[in-house]
Amino acid sequence: MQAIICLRMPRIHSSFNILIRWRSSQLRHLRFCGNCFPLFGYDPLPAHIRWPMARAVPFTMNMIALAISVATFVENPLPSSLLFSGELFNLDNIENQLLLAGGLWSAARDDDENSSGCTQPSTTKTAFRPSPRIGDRRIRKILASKFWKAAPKLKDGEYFTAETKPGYHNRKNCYKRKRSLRDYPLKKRILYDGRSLSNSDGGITSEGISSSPRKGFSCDASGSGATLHGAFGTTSGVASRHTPFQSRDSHVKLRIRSFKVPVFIEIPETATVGSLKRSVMEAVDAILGGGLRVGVLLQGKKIRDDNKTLLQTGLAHNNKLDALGLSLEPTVSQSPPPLCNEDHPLLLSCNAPQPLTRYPPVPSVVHNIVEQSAADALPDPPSTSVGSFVESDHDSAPSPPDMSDKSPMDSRALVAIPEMDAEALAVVPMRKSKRSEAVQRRIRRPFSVSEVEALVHAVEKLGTGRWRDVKLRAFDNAKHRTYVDLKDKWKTLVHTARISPQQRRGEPVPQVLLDRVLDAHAYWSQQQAKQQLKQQSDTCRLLL
DNA sequence: TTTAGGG
DNA sequence: CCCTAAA
Repeated sequence: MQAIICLRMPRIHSSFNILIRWRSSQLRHLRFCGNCFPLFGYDPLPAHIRWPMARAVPFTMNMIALAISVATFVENPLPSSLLFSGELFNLDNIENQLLLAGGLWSAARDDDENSSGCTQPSTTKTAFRPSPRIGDRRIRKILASKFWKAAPKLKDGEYFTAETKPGYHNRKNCYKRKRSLRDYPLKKRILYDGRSLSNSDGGITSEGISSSPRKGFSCDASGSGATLHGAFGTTSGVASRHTPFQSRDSHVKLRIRSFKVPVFIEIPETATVGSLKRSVMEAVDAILGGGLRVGVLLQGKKIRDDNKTLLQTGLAHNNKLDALGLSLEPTVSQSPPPLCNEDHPLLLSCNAPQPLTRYPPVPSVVHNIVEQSAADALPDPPSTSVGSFVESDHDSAPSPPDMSDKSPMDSRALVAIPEMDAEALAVVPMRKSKRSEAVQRRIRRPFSVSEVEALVHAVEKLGTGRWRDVKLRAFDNAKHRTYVDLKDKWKTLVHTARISPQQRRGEPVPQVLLDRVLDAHAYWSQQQAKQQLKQQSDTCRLLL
């Protein structure tokens, strides 16, 4: 059985969709967290199943787990914990469930309702409240959504019973830290390829799933999204029962080629070169002399827990090392600045050098080189290739010139980070920080008159509700025109046709075309209205 | 995946 | 053009 789980993180942090596709599933709906999620099947097999939880439920770890468990072991219980991005989530803990929702929610527990999705009784109170820094109104919409209340209750044990999940006692392992969605790439995808265990069709997958109870998802930050392959962090899951533990001790090899220590200096233009040198020296002295400590960042997030293993943080994974950043930081005795704060650059005035401690740490960045990654890495499941799931916009957007940092001499080596401004520096010493994470807007491509003509013609024929057909009919070879584009263009055409010619912009569309637009629009609107009436009367008849 | 609409 | 709910 194959499953692809797709986690989309919208640019604006709202909620998430999980898309599950698999073949040969008989499931009509899923029960989870006291809610019944219909599974929509599209066409014959392979069934395309959508789990439209986007508005209903904020994304939770449990849902990943559920989705995966459904996709892989339909009969099996939800794992009790999940290793994700190197972090261990106890799935019985509501807080953890909500953690991955990106700090959208803070939750305290309240267990009078079993609608929380936790099978574990508890005594605290649950309250969902948005994280203060979230301002998106959509969040509030979700909050206000009747969903939480409307959720049909689920009898205990109806789907996931307490027995399916073994007891978990290490609440302390739970992550108290709230993560901001800001810490995540704007768009992230999780791909998962798992096969049911009974389906012993290959060492690779079955090993990936079952033989590594301590291994979680590995993250590969290539492309515009992160690809994760996963195995559950099962504590006593079905999966781990099947295979013996493997405890080879493997090593992750790093080679740090250079540290870059950005120093910002303000110096009058009348200053001499000598004084410039001195200033630089002072600044560097200030940094180095004040004592240094090493910071470790993963995907731009600082890893503060020194007790975590590389394995746990996910750093043991080859591809994860790309996302590893090391920094030299001055040892500041003060409390560190808030995490999400923009770190100010190290600004040293040459006239009056400030004490170093005034500046937040993040002065330097490192380039680490992955010489060779541990041999312990899970054999990569088949769908490792990230590329296939990354939008390829090659036809539309000429790739920006900046990313030429991949030096061919050493494919494994991260090259020195290009000059960064303070902002970028403060963010992440990661290779593809800005561009690949923020999926760039497609380049604008105004419709030519001939395109408009083709569009009008097709719509005249097909109507305004069959944009896919319009695309196929009239724009099949125009790769950059999607049916959504066509629909949008029609919208603007209608608008254009209604406004006065003086208000129109861009290449003028012949009035005759615009007239046809209005005609077609009127005609098909009428058709739609008729259809609706017909449907209404039909339903009425059914009710009577 | 496609449709439909708001942003 | 983007985003995404809903089907």
